[in-house]
Amino acid sequence: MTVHAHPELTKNQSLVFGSLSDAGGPLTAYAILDILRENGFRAPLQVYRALDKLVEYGLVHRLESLNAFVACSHKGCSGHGSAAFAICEKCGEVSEFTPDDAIQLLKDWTDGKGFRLSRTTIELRGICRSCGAET
Amino acid sequence: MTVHAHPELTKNQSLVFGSLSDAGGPLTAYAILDILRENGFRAPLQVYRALDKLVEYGLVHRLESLNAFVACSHKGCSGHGSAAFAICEKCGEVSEFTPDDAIQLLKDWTDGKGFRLSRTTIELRGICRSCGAET
DNA sequence: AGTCTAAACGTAACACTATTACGTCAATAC
DNA sequence: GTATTGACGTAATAGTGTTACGTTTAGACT
Ligand SMILES: [Zn+2]
Ligand SMILES: [Zn+2]
Ligand SMILES: [Zn+2]
Ligand SMILES: [Zn+2]
Repeated sequence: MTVHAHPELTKNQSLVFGSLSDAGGPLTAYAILDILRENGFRAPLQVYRALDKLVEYGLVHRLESLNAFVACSHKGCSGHGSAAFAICEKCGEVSEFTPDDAIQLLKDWTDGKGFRLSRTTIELRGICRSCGAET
Repeated sequence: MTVHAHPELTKNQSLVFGSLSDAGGPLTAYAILDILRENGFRAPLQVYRALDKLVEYGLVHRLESLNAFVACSHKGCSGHGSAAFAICEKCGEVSEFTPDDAIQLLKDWTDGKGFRLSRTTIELRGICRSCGAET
């Protein structure tokens, strides 16, 4: 597996990426803004601009169904096929994985339709093992 | 294929479903509201409440990556596995399909993790055949 | 050095998406 | 009749994301 190179992060990008890494789970842009106010952040655009770059570099993923962002679990996803996410609706835990076989089947479908695939969003909702074991 | 039963639609639900069917593509909740103002709609909640039910009945799908809603292409998706969507980023066309094989592979992964899957979101972004053929 | 350019940044204002809160109404159940 | 339920109407508010505009920073080139 090759990890694609990306430019050094700017100060704002590092702060945003750091907040996501520390969180160990998804954060909304406004939650990141609140965390980084003590570092001088004042406006949402500072967060969104950093997130745009981090997503572009493959260091962060956007979770569409949560309107939130999460640090990549693989030190950058650029090197392999797209990622998928299992999201526990009880505790909020997010597990990232890379279902290359399933994505290939989806790609077979798009290829058959002449659809040029550029990005996949796969988000699974449910109850994780530890939450399902309770009571 | 069996189509699951659902209650008769209320007036508001029928209006919202009708606007989505007529559109032949995705609409945001506020776009629906604007369309239905001439039918007496005044507030977003009237749209959101109807959409909640229509989604529950499987007549309408929510496209997470567009914050929009689209009428189901299969007269109700309750009868089969979850749906997937190919969304053209140029013309906005949305194609619904049901990749049962890919979803089964995803389910295999969640089963292995003890994750109880309740809902899948699969949205593919790219360029459709007719848009890709241009120039 | 001086100039040019591109990328990142700061700030304010705004637009879009979704929910909470509270009251009303109609249909059904007891 | 009264209680329960579900749908509805309206206003206010909360949450998410973008546009607009000007400034700063870091390199590239004379
Ligand atoms: Zn990743
Ligand atoms: Zn959980
Ligand atoms: Zn469907
Ligand atoms: Zn197209």
